[in-house]
Amino acid sequence: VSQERERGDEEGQQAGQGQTFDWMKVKRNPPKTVKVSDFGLAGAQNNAMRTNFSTRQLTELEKEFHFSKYLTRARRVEIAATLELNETQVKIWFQNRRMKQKKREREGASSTTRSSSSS
Amino acid sequence: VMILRSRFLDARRKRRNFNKQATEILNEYFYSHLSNPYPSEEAKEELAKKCSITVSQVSNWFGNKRIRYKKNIGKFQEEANMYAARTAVTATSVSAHGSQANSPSTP
DNA sequence: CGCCTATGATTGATCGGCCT
DNA sequence: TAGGCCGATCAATCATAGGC
Repeated sequence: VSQERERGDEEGQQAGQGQTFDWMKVKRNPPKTVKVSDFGLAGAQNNAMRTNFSTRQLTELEKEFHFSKYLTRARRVEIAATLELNETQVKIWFQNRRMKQKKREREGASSTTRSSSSS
Repeated sequence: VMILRSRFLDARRKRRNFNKQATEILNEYFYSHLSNPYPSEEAKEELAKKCSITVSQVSNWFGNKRIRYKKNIGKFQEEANMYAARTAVTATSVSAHGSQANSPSTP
């Protein structure tokens, strides 16, 4: 199941040996963390880099997550306001957190299957 | 930022490099599928088993490999040629259109 | 021993697909 | 049509391992 579609244009280029395949050309759009610029305004959504959550924010988010794995609109707004984050960031954090937990469960669960040591 | 990287939590990052043989297997798969180095879940499980590592580690390895490879293709050219020679399995899973003209790459 | 590069893991955020 | 979630991936960074 392959994904990654190249919206690009260009045609395929074959540089002899080190061929350049589509996956090598994939570029992600820069984050949009709506960072209200200092000035105000005007549609200046600048860039946005990977936000680094503070320990306080992470602690709160973890607490909320423990309370409920899913957010309601109301709670999302509330948390975003309290932690000074965008609703989107809170939403994404929960999403990633759920995936993280799932991953952890998947790895720690089958620990019973030790079994056979083939050595 | 002092960055309270009190990430003591990161103690888990006591990583350990993989065996040479595991790396060998991963690289072999990577370069033999250079046109689309995205192993399926099943393939990841198989690789994980062969390498004696977890599926997540296989995913991490491919993720890092892909990013680092495209970041500096030249740096891997040598390695690429080496593995390309060992395995010439042009695995093309999803090829709808034709145009898969392989280049001899053997001047 | 310090310095620098290679490498495994983490994570905020994106992409495409699916669902409601 | 718009918004949320999932699963996979990206991309930047962290922290350590390894070579000199």
